[in-house]
Amino acid sequence: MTAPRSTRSSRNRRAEHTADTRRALVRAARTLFAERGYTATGTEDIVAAAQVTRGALYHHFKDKADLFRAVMGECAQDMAERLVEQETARAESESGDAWTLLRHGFQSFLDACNDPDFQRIVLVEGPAVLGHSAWDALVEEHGYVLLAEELARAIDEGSISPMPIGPLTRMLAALISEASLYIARAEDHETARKEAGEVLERLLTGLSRTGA
Amino acid sequence: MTAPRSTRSSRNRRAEHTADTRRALVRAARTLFAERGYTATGTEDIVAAAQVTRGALYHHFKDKADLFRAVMGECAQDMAERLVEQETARAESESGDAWTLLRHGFQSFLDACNDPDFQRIVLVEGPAVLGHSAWDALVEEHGYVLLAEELARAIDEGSISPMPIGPLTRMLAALISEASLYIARAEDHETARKEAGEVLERLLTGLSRTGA
DNA sequence: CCTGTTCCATACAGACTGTATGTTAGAAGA
DNA sequence: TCTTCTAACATACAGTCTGTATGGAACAGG
Repeated sequence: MTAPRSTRSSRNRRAEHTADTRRALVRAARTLFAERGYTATGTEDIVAAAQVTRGALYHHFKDKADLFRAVMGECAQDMAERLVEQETARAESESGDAWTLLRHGFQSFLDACNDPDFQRIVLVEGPAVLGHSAWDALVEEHGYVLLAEELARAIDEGSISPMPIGPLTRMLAALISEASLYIARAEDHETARKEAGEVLERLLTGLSRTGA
Repeated sequence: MTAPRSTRSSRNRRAEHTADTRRALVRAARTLFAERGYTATGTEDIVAAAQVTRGALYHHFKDKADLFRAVMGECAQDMAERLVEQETARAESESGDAWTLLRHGFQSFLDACNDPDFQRIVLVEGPAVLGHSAWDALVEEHGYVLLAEELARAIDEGSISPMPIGPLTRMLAALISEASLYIARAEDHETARKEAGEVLERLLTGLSRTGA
């Protein structure tokens, strides 16, 4: 079951090394894709930043789009983790009713989306680079599940009226995404954040069962 | 003031011919961009479909992205015209209150967005190809104005509560865009249309001043 | 010690974009 | 009418980028 110490250590070192180069590639690609976009970033730029050669890139990834998929997956993963973290923290501290909890959740979701990497890579480049089916699969895997189950719970608890979860999830995510992009590109982020939050609040009241 | 007949006719023929080649390029590019996307479509493919050479393309347009801008402008223009048409028709036939008129307007907006060219070129490829500022300028010019002034009117008339127009317009447009994409990619378009419409209705009720 | 595999570097071929140059048809003036 | 000039293309070329094929070095296993 256990290999000799030296062998295992060596194995680990080797495996760790290859994992390192892979991480370096993803990290470099993430920075460059977020800065200049997908097509404006050459594979040569990426491997230069990662301090490897193109051979390493095409050893670890099928092609450039495959590398992008890994990068976008990482972005989505980071976002999902951040959201879970925030949500648990909120669930502990606040103890309002389910409805206000949900509303506050959306507001902090909006704040979390205010991240340049996420916006550029996941929201802007993603759909065009991967095509809608692959993009959707990635988002389904990482991001939507959270939102969807939270909405399902809200419906079960009766805080919002029964509605088809699928389109509701997609449309709310798009709503918040667009709001975050609006805030990011506004000259005055402060007021933009306030206004977008207000509009979001108003729209969400339409979902409430009580109507308030 | 008026040039000689022969000269003018000749001029017109010539001008018309050059306009023809330009239109042919835009038309061919529009079809191919909508089918295969921007990067997957080579300039050679475009000029072959338009039955000209690459020289003509680079005579009329600065580069490939410039051609795309023209294509997307045409798509947005078509959409805007369709919306105006529908709206005037609805204003004549129906004569409900401003609130129901607005709601119906959004539903038909949703139906109008169900167009493959529009979805792929304007909603998916546009932001990635042109970058967000140029994309926003185009949409601002063609599409948002309509929606924005209709919303402003609704606020003036008191059918929806006062709200910042800027983010409201963007977010509602994004909402409808996402809904149209959701419908387009669903297996069962019928039920998807119904469900998305229902969610849209619920969200819109949040805007209503009366809350109904 | 020998062999096979993993991991990566280098070299190469194909495609694509943009530009520079050539060419033709029509407009304009004398 | 003749010349000239310019718009509207066509063609040829150069640079860049992606993906692949080849080669080698390190390491694990027998």
